[in-house]
Amino acid sequence: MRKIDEAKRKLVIQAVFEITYDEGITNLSIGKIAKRAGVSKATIYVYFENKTDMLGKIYLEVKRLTDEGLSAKIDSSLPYKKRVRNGVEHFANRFISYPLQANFMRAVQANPSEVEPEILKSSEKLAQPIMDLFNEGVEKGYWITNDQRIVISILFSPIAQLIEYYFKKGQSVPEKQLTEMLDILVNSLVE
Amino acid sequence: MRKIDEAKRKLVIQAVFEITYDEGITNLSIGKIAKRAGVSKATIYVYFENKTDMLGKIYLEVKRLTDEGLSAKIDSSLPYKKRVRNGVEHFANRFISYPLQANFMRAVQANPSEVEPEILKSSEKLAQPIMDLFNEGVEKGYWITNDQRIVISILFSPIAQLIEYYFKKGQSVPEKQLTEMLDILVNSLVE
Amino acid sequence: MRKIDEAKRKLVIQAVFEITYDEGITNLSIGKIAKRAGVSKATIYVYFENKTDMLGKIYLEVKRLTDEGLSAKIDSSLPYKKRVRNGVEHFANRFISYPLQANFMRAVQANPSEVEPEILKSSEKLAQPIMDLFNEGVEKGYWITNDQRIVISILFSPIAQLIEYYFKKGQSVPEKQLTEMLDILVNSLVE
Amino acid sequence: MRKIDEAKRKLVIQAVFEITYDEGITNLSIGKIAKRAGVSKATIYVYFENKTDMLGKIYLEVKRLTDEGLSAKIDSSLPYKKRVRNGVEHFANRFISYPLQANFMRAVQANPSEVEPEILKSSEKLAQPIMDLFNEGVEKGYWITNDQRIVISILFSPIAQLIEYYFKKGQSVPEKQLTEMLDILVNSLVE
DNA sequence: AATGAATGAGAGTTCATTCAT
DNA sequence: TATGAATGAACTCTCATTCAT
Repeated sequence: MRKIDEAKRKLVIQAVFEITYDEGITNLSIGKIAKRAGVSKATIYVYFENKTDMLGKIYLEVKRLTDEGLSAKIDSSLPYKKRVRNGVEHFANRFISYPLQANFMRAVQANPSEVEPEILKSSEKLAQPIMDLFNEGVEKGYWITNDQRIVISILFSPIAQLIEYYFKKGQSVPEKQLTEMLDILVNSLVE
Repeated sequence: MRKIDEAKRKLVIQAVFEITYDEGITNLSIGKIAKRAGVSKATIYVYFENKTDMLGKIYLEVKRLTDEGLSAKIDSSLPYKKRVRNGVEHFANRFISYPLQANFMRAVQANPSEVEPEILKSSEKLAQPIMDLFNEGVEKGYWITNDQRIVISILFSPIAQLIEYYFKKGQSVPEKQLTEMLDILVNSLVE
Repeated sequence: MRKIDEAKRKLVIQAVFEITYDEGITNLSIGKIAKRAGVSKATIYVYFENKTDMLGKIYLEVKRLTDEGLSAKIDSSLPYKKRVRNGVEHFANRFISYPLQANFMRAVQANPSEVEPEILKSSEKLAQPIMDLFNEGVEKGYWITNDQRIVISILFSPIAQLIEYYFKKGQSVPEKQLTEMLDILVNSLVE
Repeated sequence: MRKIDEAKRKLVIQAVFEITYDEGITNLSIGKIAKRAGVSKATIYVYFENKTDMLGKIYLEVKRLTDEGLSAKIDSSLPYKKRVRNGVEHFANRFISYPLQANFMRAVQANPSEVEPEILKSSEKLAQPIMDLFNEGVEKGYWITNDQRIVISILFSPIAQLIEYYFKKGQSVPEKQLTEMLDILVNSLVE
């Protein structure tokens, strides 16, 4: 009775990231993953129940990775505006640091039928610290609007879009451009 | 000789929109399209060369539909800020008016491997009026930044995201919320 | 009420010859024939009942073409050996003069399932003059063997094979080589 | 892990032979093969990359089968004429012993577009011993002609044609007839 | 645990043929 | 007569998954 080979599992996950980047999640098949990871197709079923389960589990791992360390960044000892800025910046930096993972995350979000609905739901909970931060600001009247959807959409979508744009070109976002956008976004929403 | 049954062709395209919405572009197959449209699989190949060609052609039709009438809306006789606001509003209204089409457009953009690269390229040209409007503002110093990518990302991504959010829930964006967001976005960028 | 367009029919038949040569009878489809002939697929069904009927009719036409003039060549006023030699030479020359047609003929003979069995049967009758010539020689004791199958196989197969060999290389049989082979064959069988 | 079921692979190959005989190589489809062999269509793709690869591999196996043992038959200790006769007889006997395989071989040769060109090329090398035998005879002045193509065509085509003729009628070549033809052919070419 | 073999279901596509004009 | 539209059947091939070792 052997233990699960963790290294092999990681090869599989890496293969998923790479194929999703190279060919799109549409062309992501078990056969291709196995070949790229250098394992047998059947081996993948040792680690995951099925394809949907696999994508869901990987998605959650990525989500955890991108959220990790967020709380520290929005530490309440800082001025409110700074905390918001730090929160957004955290995700920007994470996406830039883990481009393949971020790309996979976007692909799943754009094709939610690939994973179980509950996976997406549970993943939303990971953003709870950001929600708390928002609510705190609402109570204190820091926001230009009290509509959470508006704030979230404005704070994150443009950043994500910008990072994706450069990533697809095989480049990284210029530091200056990212800073400029962050400033504009935060200033437009927080007093 | 028989004339092309335009109604039948439209049924096919409608089926593409519906399946993409219901099951995702990942699960969009010729077989499903034919079944939903009530035609033979082979008939689809009368209208389109192959699946890639089909998605590309439909994508361009949708693009044309959403861009249609844009120029009139950003008529140069209006104040600059109003023109920008009208331009963004145009797309927002179009996406809301044609939710299935907008959803399909997003799906293709998120899975570009589904269509020929040149299709995406040629579709970008349709947005030229918006680019011209931006450049005009740059010359006249109306923008808070001269970085086109920043402006485009901020103006369109949050709107698109908001509309998609409600659409996925089977709802339409509340008028008030949309107006509020438009105001915030335009105000944050244009003097 | 128009008459059948004989020119169009010939274009179809020519297309059949060309495709059979370029891609093999295996890849001969109604669609390709129509495209190459510059007519509609449906038009082919004006001239022929179906694909099998078409191949059969064309086959018979080719057969007639290759046999045409045979009788004159084996005219009974000549010495017997000369008559045999002329008969074989006739086919050799015909195959060389009509290479595409000969190639089509071989293709059908090698794939008899493509035509109705009766077509093949009726086509055999066209070779009657040769049979008569053989039988005449049997009676007079001119042949080294009285086995008809042996004679026919030896007289025609090597010639056909040689011509095909050069044809496939895009060349014509060297005159001298053909003459040499004819001499050997006829000498080996006729006193 | 499971071992390849060699019996199953043989069933597939046998099905190919049978269908090619019953319906012609034109009507040989993966679906029919699978059904006749009693395996799944997908299983065939475990053994072969694709249809072309399959036909090519089977063709080479057959070629090897028919050539096997040739060298021993044309052993140099025998008189030259006997060696030639043995060589031709070898193929005749092989074709008679393996009629379905021989039929498949002919079908592929008549429809070379069904396999990769290199397959045909590499298969020609198997006939090298015969070429060597011919060349030896040329040097020693044993042949009536020094033209290789003529010799090969005369020695093999009539035999092949005769065997095919009887095979198509579901019969075997009468021993006496075959012997008679062999004698005529060899005598006509070798001193 | 790991994997090559095996497969039913379904993918996209082409086929010969008929329909409607 | 002539033909573009339309289609059911069949095509080759790939899929995610399970089997057997």
